[in-house]
Amino acid sequence: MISGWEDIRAEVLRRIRVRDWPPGALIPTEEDLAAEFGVARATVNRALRELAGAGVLERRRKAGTRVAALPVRKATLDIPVIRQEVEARGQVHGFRLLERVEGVPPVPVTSRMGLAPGTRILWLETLHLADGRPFVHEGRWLNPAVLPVPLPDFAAVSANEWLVAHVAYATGDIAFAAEGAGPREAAVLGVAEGTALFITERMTWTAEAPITYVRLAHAPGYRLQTMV
Amino acid sequence: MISGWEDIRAEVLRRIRVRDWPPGALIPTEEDLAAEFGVARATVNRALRELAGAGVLERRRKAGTRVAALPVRKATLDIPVIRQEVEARGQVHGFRLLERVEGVPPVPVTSRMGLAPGTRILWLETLHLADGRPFVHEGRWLNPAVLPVPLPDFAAVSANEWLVAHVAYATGDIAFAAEGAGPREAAVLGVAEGTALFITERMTWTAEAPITYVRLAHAPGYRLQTMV
DNA sequence: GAGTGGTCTAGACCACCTC
DNA sequence: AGGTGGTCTAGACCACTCT
Repeated sequence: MISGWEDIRAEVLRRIRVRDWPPGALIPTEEDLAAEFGVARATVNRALRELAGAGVLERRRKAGTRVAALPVRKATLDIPVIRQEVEARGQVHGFRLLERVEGVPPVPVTSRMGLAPGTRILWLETLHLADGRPFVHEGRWLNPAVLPVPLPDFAAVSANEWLVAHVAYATGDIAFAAEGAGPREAAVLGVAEGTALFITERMTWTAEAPITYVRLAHAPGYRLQTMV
Repeated sequence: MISGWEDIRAEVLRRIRVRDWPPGALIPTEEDLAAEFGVARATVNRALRELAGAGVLERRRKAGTRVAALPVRKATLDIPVIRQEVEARGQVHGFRLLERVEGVPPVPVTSRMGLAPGTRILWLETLHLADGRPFVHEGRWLNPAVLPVPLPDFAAVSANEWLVAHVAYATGDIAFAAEGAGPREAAVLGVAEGTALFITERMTWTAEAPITYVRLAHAPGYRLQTMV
């Protein structure tokens, strides 16, 4: 018996999978489906909206709803705070603040953060540990102009967690890449120079000003996993 | 004037950002908010549901709705077909089938695909090109038992696109990692052995049986980007 | 112009969970 | 046990866009 919107989503997916509704095909209107399943149109709408959000369907007013021909698989990643990530593995998280200075970031960073050249901001270098072993090397530029004062002792509080709790976050973007370990990363993570490292870069903004730019270099073996 | 669910979502976000509702705080019930904004409860529900899906709010029946204390940033990645990815950069996509044989995959692959040891399946090795230059090295194990016959000439049709069009896709998972280039990848991509490569691994299933396992080794410089 | 999806309403019942 | 979110309904109007 088909009743809830999840049932309807499942049934629509089934028909797509058995090629009842092949890729590119137009499927019945919400009204027709509502009549067929004996539910309200809003219920069908909810189911179809979810599938469209997942990239399985493409919907346009008047044009109707089609099965996506080349479905863009949308993968959802959870980007947790590092401490949670370590603890989720059943390991103990720790970190050491390696450096804290004020200075002018290199040009690529100033331009990506949209800062005037020569602006002095805060640099934090941190090594995160899992069960005492190097897990992630974190390099972070922080824009003190948008931070509440007084700043904490970042040797005691992880910058990430302090920011989450004290700064009104707005938007940002994340990028992933692979790079060979530089001399500094190699030394801190205890690997050979040039070792392939998984890199995460994050940029965070308030409505107007940049808050922080972070580069994480993960120890070898790190995998970012997702379910589709 | 606040009316639609997007307005309500924006207003709730604003109150969170200005710390009207700080992290961890309980916010008013749907009913209260509906009364305040002068809309139906379903409209408030829609707005709050979206925010909960984005990881900004945490909702539990009876317990109410809280501002997430450590917001798990949910990043959504679009995983397009390689051809679309190349064309989106304004480059011309091409590919060369390097090898097509039947054989027994190595143990890690059989176990991850859940195949009986010794099962012979299809192996395809493909090099994808962007403007004629190496873009991605693709190694793919295909389970012919679940594929429609006849199989196409994979030298003419990209395996990925043929699968999308002809096989009822079901579920799968994706993983990302960084690895040093092996001898084969180095030769095919034209880089030195050990060069850091961005690796994508995908496993796809029907309801019961494994369809395909793919390992993509991206040429240096590849970045996976997302907006939060 | 007209058909389709997008959204909203007012009310209702239910499932779940904390108290 | 009662409050809260989760969902459904029947109807309505609107926005978009294809023809």
